[in-house]
Amino acid sequence: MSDDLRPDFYTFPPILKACVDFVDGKKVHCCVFKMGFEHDVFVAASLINLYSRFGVLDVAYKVFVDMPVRDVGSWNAMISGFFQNGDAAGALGVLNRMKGEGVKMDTVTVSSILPVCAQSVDIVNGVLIHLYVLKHGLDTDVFVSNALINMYSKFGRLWDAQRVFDHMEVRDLVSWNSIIAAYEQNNDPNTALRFFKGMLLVGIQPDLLTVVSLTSIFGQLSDQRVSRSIHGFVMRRQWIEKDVVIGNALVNMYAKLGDMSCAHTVFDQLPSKDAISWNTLITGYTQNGLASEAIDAYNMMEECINIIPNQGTWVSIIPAYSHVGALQQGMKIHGRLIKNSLYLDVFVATCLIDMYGKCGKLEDAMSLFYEIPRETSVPWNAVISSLGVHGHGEEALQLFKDMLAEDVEADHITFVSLLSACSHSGLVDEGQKCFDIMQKEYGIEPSLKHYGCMVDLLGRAGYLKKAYDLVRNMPVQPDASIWGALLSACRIHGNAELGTLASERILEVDSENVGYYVLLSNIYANTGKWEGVVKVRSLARDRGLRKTPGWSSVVAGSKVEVFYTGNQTHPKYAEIYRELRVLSAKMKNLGYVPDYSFVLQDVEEDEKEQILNSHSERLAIAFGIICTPPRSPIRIFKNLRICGDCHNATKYISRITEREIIVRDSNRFHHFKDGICSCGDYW
DNA sequence: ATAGGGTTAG
Repeated sequence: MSDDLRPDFYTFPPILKACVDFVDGKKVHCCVFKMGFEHDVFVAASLINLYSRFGVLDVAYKVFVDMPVRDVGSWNAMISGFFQNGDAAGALGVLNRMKGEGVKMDTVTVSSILPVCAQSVDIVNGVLIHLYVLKHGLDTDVFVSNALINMYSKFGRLWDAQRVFDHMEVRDLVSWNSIIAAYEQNNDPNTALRFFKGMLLVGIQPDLLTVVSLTSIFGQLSDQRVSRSIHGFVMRRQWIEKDVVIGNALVNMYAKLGDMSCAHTVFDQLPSKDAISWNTLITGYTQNGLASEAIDAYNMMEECINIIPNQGTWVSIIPAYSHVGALQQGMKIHGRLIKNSLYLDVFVATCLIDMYGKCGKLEDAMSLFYEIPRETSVPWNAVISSLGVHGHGEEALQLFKDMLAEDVEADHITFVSLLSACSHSGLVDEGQKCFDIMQKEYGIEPSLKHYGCMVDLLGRAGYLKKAYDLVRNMPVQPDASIWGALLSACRIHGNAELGTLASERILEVDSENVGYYVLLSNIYANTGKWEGVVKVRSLARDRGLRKTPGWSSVVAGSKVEVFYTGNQTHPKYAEIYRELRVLSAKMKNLGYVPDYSFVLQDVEEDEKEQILNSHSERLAIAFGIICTPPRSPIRIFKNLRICGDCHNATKYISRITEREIIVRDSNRFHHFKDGICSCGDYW
């Protein structure tokens, strides 16, 4: 090799930058070392970057500390090295030492450190850096402005993000992607869409990341047609092969649209799946109410040895376990997480609190709550809601006070938890006060959920007129669940006139949901208007709707047994009915009188008693009595609300059998013990 | 004269 072709200082940085293979990179490093170029600031920065990219941060750091002279580029390389390897604190530490040595930040420093501030939610530092940028005139740099937009977006400060965007003289693809993602991620899909159109208008072509935002935008807008065309666009460009991110975004989009069959198809066709692909699928199933599919998917994920479950996996699978009451499996996850301390993660812990609450283990929910950090509303909301479904309204209110005393800011979800807790305990005045505080002191506009809780609260307590007025004066259009709450209150209080009136509206809003036809026919049946029952039933039949079958499950040993109403095919069928007959006689001796108003069929009295005796919750309780040791507690799950007569009967059964009977229905918990229920017969 | 360190994601 002749002298003028020998590599020099300028040769190595581009080569190191181009290394996609770590082994090659190390060979180049050897070469650099032999030629004595290691301490050149350009070469060293490239080496730091190389080792950081391959996750070998200790070697990167060694190159850095061994440098006899460092310029701002050396510091920048080290800062981004720490951040690329997930060490935000390390990155900030390097920045502080750099400041200590009197080195001034440049545009590269700023654009490396702003994502660090965003990730560690360090708003103060972020704003200080923005001021520094303005003072030193760094705001003309596109990278800096883009990083500012992203940071403000992560803090939810859209107005600041928008202002940075507006002041930019030159905008590139990343600027547009950032402002689109800002609005998309802060739940404003319409504004995000306007920016997307603006981007096309100035002639910038969307890239893969633009389309990732688009999938989320149209998922949020539940626009089936455009969503499917985005899928087509991605397929035509073969972007699924290019990056797993876009495939995961499509799975998520279909899940948001409620189309889990398409979501699964896209998932199956992904050329490579990462943990996030699995998490997205599991979350989709859970959020669409398909808990057992979610559990199946999770079990399949566990079979893949190259996929390691992470925080996202836990927050997707634990709610599925809560939904079906799979306490054992949930506890198994908890045990596994104690080993790596991930149970202290606020989001994972909140799922566990919710799981314990929903599975009847209120004490475990409470003790976990006091173990974890609680500076944000997230775990508070879960524990308040747990107290609520267990009927401890007063304690829920106390926890809200504690929360304020600890300076934790309440949000709209806190008030959903509080209002529903009040409604489960019949705390009408307290509930109304919370509803007031929410609007006046917190400036939170009540959502449909808040109105639903209030209607439930007022209606169940018997203030039907008040509830009806609230619905009529709502500034937003009431949905089917609001009308449903009103209808259900009418049923409890036997108000057929109002019931048939809050019913026409409900069938307008949601004529597909059978539950409302059932409620309406209950109202007619309870007031003896059999012609009304016939009318509603034929209407439901004409529209091809079938009643959701009522089922209850009970744990016996390690097995979960499920009973449907009127089930006569169970192997222990004869024993169960014999047990129920024996119980019935004992109950009547103690003063139990069957309440036939819960029987919807127009039949003779002895047949009505038979119908009450075949309700799924009774079958499950009888099975529990037969198959578990005497005096051990029985835990029941019911998909619908417990029937009033069964509620009364269970009180007697708990006394006769000297057992604690815990029933979780679709609404809340009932603890039966010594002939009384924790709900005080209010639910 | 030629080189390095930077911003967006499900």
